[in-house]
Amino acid sequence: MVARYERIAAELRDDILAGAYPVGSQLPSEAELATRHRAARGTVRQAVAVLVAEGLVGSRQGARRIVLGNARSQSFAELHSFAQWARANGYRIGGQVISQRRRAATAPESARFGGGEVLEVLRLRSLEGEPVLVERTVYAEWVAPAVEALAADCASVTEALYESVGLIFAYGEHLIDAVPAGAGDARLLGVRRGSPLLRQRRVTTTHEGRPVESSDDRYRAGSVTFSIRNSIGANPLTRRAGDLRFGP
Amino acid sequence: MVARYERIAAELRDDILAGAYPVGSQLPSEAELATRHRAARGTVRQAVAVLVAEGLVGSRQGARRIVLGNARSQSFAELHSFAQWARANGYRIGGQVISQRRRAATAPESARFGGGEVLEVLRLRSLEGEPVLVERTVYAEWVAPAVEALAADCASVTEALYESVGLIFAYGEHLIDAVPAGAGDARLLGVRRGSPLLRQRRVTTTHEGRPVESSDDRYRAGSVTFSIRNSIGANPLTRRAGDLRFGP
DNA sequence: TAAGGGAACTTGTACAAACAAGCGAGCACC
DNA sequence: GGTGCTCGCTTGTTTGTACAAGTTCCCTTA
Repeated sequence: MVARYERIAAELRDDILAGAYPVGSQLPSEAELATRHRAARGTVRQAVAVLVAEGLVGSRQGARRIVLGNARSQSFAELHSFAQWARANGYRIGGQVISQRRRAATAPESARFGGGEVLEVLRLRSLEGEPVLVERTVYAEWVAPAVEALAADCASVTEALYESVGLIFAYGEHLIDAVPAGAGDARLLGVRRGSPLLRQRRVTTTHEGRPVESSDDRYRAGSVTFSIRNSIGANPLTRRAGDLRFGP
Repeated sequence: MVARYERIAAELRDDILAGAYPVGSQLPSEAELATRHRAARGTVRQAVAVLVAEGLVGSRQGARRIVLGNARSQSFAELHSFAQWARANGYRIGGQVISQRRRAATAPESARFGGGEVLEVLRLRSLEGEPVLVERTVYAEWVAPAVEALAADCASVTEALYESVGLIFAYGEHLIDAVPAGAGDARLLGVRRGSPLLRQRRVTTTHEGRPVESSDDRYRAGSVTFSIRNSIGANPLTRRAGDLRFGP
C-alpha cells in the first residue's frame, strides 16, 4: 500500500514532467490541491515536500510554489548502483571481475567494519561496450560469502545481493574528486596514463547503520557526470578541502 | 524568531556532534523528545526530519532512530559560494578577475536568461595562497551592473551581491565531472596541460525561479572534494551519461 | 502619477488525536 | 535448545484546527 501523499506527489510529478506545469509556472495552492485530491492540507504538504526535496519545485512562504525543472532525478538507487542507473536510462552495460581476494583489514578498515578479514574486489565495467569504470570495492567480512558466490560477469551487484541474501544498501556517503589515471587504471580503461578520471569514493551501510562496503570508483572522463539539484533550505552536499599540501 | 523545530534540531545536532549520541547509538524516541522539549510529536518529527535529510540520522519504521555520522554538513550556501565554504572552514582565500566583458547571448543562454546581453567573467581563486579554481561565469543582463561594480579582487561575490542589491541565490543545479586542463587553465592554475581538473558547472536562480548566472568552475585536482550524504529515501543527486560518442 | 496602506491569499509553524505498520524482546511451546 | 508467537514500543500516515508570517495586488491618497 503506497501512502496517500506519495500518490499525490507522483501525480504532481507526472503532471510537471508531462508539461502541464511548465518551468517557471505556478503550482496550484495547497488548499486547491487538498480539495482536488480530497485530502487534508497536511497530506498535500507532505506531497509537495517530496517534490521540493527533489529540486523539481521551489517554495517560499507567502508565494505560490513554482516549477523549477522538469527532469526526473532518481536519487539513491541510481547513485549507488551503476547498473540500476544505466538500466533506468536504457544503456547497455557489462561488468567483469578482474581480481578478488580476502585479506586482513587495515587499521581504518577495522575501525569501520569491525576488524577481521575483508574482501577486496576489482571490477571493470562498461557502458555501451566501452570500458568506463574501474571499481575497487572492499566488503565487510559478513557479506564476503555472498559476494564470492556471484558470477564474475554479474551486471548488477546491488540487485544480486538483494536477491540472494536480502541485503539493502540504505545509507551512503560519497566523496567526489578528480585524479590522474595510474598505469593500471589507464590500461584497463584504454586511456593514457595521467589522463583525468572522475573518482567517487563511497561508504555504504544497511538500514541499521551496519557498514557493508567501501569503494573507490574511477570513471573515464566524459563518460559520466554527477548532477545535483539543491535549494537553499537543505541538502546533503558539501565541498571538502583536499590534502592542501601545497608548496615544495 | 527561529522555529521551534529548528531549535530542537540544532540541539540534537549539537548533542550528536559533541558525542552525547555516538555513531551507531540510538536517539531518544519521539515521545521522549516531545515531553523533554515540551513540544508536540509533530514538531519533534519535523526536527528529526532535518537531521535525517542531513544524513546525520537514519530512520525506519518500528525501530529507534540511529546516529549515522557526526560530521557537520553545511548545505547550499557552502556548495554555492566558494568563499563562504572556505571561510566556514577557516581557509585563507583570494580572488582576482582575469577578464570581464559584455557580449551578446548565445542561443542556449538566450533561452535561459531571456535574450539580450550577458556578462562573462573569468576569475582565478586561491586557497591558502595557491591558485586552485578557474571560474568562468556568465551573468544575466539584469545583474550585470551589480557585478561590474564589484572590486576586481572581491573575495565573496555571493555576499557582495547580497549586500549591494539584496540578491539571494536560492536554487541551483550542479553538474560535476572531470576534464583535462586546457592550455589557459593550466597556465592559470600552474599545472601541466592535460592534468585532471574537477569541473562543476552550475546554473542558479533566485527565489522566484529567475535565472541569475551559469558558471563553469574548474578545480585543481586534489584541492577540493565534493561530499554527498544520502539515504534511500530521497536525495537530489544522480549520474548522467556524458557524450557517449565513443569509437573512431 | 507615484507612494503608501491595507485586504486577501498562500505558505510556514504548532498542537492534538487516532490508527497503521514494523521492530524487538520475552514467553510459551515443542 | 530452538522455534514461533504475542505484546508493547516506536515510527509512519492522515485528518483537523489555529495562528503566524510573507506575498501580491488593488485601492486610496498625496
